[in-house]
Amino acid sequence: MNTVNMCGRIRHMVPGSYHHGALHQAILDAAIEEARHSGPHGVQVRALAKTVGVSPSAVYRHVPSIDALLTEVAQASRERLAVRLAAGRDGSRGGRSRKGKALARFRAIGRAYIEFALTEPHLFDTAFTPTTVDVPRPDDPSPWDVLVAGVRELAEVGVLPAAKADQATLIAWSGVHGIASILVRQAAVGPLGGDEAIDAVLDGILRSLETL
Amino acid sequence: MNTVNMCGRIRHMVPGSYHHGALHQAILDAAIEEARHSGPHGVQVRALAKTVGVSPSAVYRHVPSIDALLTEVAQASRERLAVRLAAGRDGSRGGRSRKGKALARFRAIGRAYIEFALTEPHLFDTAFTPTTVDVPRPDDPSPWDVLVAGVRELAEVGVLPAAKADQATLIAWSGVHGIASILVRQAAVGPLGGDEAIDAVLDGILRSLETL
DNA sequence: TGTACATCAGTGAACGCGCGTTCACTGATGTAC
DNA sequence: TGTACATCAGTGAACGCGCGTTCACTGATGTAC
Repeated sequence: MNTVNMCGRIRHMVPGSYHHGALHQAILDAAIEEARHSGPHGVQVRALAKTVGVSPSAVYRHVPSIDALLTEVAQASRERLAVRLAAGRDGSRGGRSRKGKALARFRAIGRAYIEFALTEPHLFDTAFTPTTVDVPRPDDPSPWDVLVAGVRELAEVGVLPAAKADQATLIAWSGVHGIASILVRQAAVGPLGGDEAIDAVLDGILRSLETL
Repeated sequence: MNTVNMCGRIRHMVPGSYHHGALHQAILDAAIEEARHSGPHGVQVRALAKTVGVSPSAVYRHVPSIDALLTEVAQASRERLAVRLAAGRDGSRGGRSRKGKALARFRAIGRAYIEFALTEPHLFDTAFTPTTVDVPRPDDPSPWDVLVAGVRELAEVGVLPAAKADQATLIAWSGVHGIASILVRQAAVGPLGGDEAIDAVLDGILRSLETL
């Protein structure tokens, strides 16, 4: 009965096209929400089926296995991270000169990376969880690409030589990923508070790029 | 029978003192070995009991719960890491001046950190796995302390002002932890190979400290 | 030195649980005539 | 426009598995007399 209503609702929502993907999307959304709250281990067939309002076996009409689903969730997490990075970059203020603007934008990317990890620790974990199933398509948008673009901007305004872009990207990625991983597990590091720690690392990265 | 022999062996090894801790140590050793091969999730009561040659329930004479054991294993992993860091530092060559020596020693610590992660990826994971049980004693030796000591050496030879030691430690820790985490999951990053990536990050960290 | 006893590290069977996954099925849906 | 049919997204019961943990017990050990 519950099911009857459910079916009716879904099928009316997507008339024609045989409703393909409607429940799949619902399952994926529920899985992402679960990962947000409990991390990759929270993504489980039975729990998802329950929250979506469907029997466990129905899930297998739309997902080949739990591992495949987790792979999708991990990718979605990375894409959310990428969106946040771009949003942070585009919302950045400060820097009147071209160079100043590029530096502010780059710093905002780093900040957004760390803040994503702190506000969505489980999703951050999920984004980089090792997965047994191959990803069918590249991340879109991709966090890595956002960072690469930021470094390119820095090179264009002369902060670093374009030939050193690869090293710069790696240094920045390592720094923010490192501090993010550390802060996610413990609020303070040594005698430094969280905000001080973030600034110290972001400053350190920029000094490192400027002297490349 | 197997058990009888086992018991006899253990008890002869530790006459008097009622054998306390002998099986505990064997379980812990087996758990660490399992973590080396399979990571934190590989630490399981039944499997450990089997490799130690004992029934699962016997484990509970020496360990309150699997979580408590995993906490011990994680700490042991961090302590192994610390030993490697110190060994790398003390085995470092290069640098005739005091300053050069300190820089070489510091770089060797960073290298050892990354190499530990690459040669013992699962133990590296285990070292920083979140644990539900409180750690009864501080890490000894502690990787963090090794790093702090390295930074102090750098300050003593004038690479950076002593007042900036906290920032320096955090920058270094973030950088090596970040690149280690990244390399553990994928062999190359962007167009850079593993060794190039390591050098780029270590160089970047040192430039960052020198300009503090 | 030999014997009775208390200690306690072991055994093995079972507990309850939750997991991913399968299978024969049902019944609502869209389509063809 | 109404009816018969093929499709396929659902159900629900069950599968086998492995997990951590408990419990009444056994039997080897070290100790006291």
